[in-house]
Amino acid sequence: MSVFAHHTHDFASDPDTALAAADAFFQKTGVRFTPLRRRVFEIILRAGKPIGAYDILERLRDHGKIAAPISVYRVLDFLIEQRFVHRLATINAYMACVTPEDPHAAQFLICQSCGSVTEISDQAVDKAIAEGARTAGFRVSYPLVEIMGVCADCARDGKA
Amino acid sequence: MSVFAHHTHDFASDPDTALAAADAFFQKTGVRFTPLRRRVFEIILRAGKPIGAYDILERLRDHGKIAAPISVYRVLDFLIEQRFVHRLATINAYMACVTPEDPHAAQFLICQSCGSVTEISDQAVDKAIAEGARTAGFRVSYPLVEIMGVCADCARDGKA
DNA sequence: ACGGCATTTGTTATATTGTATCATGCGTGC
DNA sequence: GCACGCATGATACAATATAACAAATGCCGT
Repeated sequence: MSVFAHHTHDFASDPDTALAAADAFFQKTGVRFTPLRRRVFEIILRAGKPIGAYDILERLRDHGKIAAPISVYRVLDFLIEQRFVHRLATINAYMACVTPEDPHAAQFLICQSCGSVTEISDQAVDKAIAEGARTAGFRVSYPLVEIMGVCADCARDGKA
Repeated sequence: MSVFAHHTHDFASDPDTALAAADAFFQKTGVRFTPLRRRVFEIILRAGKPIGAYDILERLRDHGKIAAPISVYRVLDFLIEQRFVHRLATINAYMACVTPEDPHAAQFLICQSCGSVTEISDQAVDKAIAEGARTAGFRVSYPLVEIMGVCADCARDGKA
């Protein structure tokens, strides 16, 4: 059995707390958490699930902000760099990191039926990947694990 | 240490053998391996590294074939379905599977310096993922593992 | 406060990747 | 041969992401 931490995205379910934590973090590090960056992060948090770049753009505009795609992508790059946001390559979407201040390798369980995504942090997976890469002489910068399948809820309801 | 199989893409390095094997496989299964499908697979094999859909399209046209993007994507879907080709979501590229007839979970080591991709098949990673997903009640259909980093060659040459 | 510098954002245009839709071809089996 | 199903063609378009340069904004030393 694996050393296994299972987050059901409690962090993201309370955007205000997450935002306050981000404010504190950036205050501490001195990195600039500009209004635009903060708003984009808030949009991602409030989405509560993975959201596309153009959806973010649309919501920015709803708030009276005129913005171009590039603005969103720049902010996304920043937030990913700062480890507050993950990019899900398989579905071209972005979601808030569950535990941004605790550096960790994350794995994502993506439900093909309902579209929900659960972030897990399984150290066994992490370790196995590190070991496998090391054997190949490969220096890992970012291990991406996106597991497509059917979540427990959908499996139970027979949706897939 | 992990149970570790390391393929340096020997399969793809001999396109003719791979094509012959594919011919035999489809002959056996009765699934239609049409000229278009065969040609696309050959293009991917001869590329020897991940190749984009539009690059495939271009090479089809080089061979006097007039084709639209959709044709390429349809064939790619087919080849992926048949497990002869992998899609690399992080870099939007496609590559020939090392051992198509042996169902396996694959992991990819993607070098950010030279762009090379090595397919490995580490059972420890595979097992850890299966176990982690099971704990979450998640039924896996396709586990995607794409590890970004720097390959041994580039690390040695100090390219990154 | 001011000027110079770096970082961030705006603006415009474009590149890249992937699909929808309907028509046509083409082989297989009756 | 012809009806059916699958594969491909043709046309148009959607979705995702980046390039290049200009303007603004904050930071820091003086």
